Amino acid sequence: MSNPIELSPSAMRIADVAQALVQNVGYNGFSFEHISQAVGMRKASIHHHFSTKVDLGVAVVQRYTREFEQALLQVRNASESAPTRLLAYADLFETTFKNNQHLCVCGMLGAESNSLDAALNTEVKRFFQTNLDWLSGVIQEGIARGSLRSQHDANTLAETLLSLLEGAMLVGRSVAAPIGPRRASEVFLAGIVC
Amino acid sequence: MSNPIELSPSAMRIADVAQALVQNVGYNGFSFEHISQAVGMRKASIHHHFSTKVDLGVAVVQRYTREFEQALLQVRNASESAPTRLLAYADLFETTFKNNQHLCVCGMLGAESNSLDAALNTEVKRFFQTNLDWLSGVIQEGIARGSLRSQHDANTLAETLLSLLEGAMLVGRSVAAPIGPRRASEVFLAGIVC
DNA sequence: GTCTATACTTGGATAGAC
DNA sequence: GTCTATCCAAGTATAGAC
Repeated sequence: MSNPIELSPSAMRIADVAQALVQNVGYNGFSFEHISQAVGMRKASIHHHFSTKVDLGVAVVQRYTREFEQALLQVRNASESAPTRLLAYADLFETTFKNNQHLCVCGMLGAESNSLDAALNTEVKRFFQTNLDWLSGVIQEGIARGSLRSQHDANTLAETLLSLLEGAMLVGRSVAAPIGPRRASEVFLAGIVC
Repeated sequence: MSNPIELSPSAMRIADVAQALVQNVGYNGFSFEHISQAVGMRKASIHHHFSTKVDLGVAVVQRYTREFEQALLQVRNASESAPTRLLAYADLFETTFKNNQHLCVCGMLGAESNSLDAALNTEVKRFFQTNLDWLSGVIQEGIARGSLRSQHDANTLAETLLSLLEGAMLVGRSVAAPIGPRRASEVFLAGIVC
């Protein structure tokens, strides 16, 4: 279920709108009525494609994670050194945030996690673990090759960077001229690049 | 309005429960009914103390910000150097997070900000600005005294650290053994302490 | 696949007795 | 200050026609 190929055009439009709503107002901040209006369909029609709100949320996160995984592969291929890769990674978040100050889907759901269905939290954890694993790998390689240096291990640095990216988007929503996730990453990386 | 001295004992209990709910499930994740059950009072009685949910939310944030300001004064007085002060500051968030993985009140509300009443967002922005101003001052002083060093200015470093702290709590909710805001700060500060 | 209609529940808020 | 009772709107979900 929720294989991207299996999503009909209507289901895709619904998922698009639902994702934007999650990134904008959060899972608890939107209803089927909001989707209905944005997509030009009645509430009952939404239920035809996603029987429950949880189903819709799970589909959105799974698709989001899949697309993120594709981006991770591209970042690895397009750049050589660890610092360059990490900045390209930060730009994924920068692009998201520049789009109407959207938060990361899983950043938003992570904040709301204590009020979400277990099925949703499972997907959110998977997203974060995937990102932490990828970051740890890139950082570990950077340390081994001498482009990065720190007294802390790769896993710790990975979680620190991911936390910084998510937090920069969150805080950025409430300050007048936010530095944004890209620049925040530059500040952090300045302390560990060689 | 919302002066702490003016809060009756019942209003205090309601505000306590409301704050914990915000930090746990978010503003959009709780209702007057939840408060009613936790505090052992009927919904109508809650409305007697806070006429609307927005009023209650504003009172919670204002009180939270005031208490945070007190803590900032104490941190300044209790520690000398900028690095020590910043770690003591990080411990404010560490303590919050260790309490049942509670998020910062304004971290949560910041995530939800696009669905909140303007009166609430005003208070959230004030909280962040207060923290950024305090951090910038401490960092600026640290740079001037030679205990901190960076190619970035104090304001940028302040927003980076605050973002990291908020993000560490958010991400920490979705990982098995989170490093937490305190340790995340240590990782970042390692790159700018002399 | 989409619609109308509707059932059922919850949420925010008010009136008025005690 | 707290209660019961109630209103109205919104939210999730289903039934059944087209």
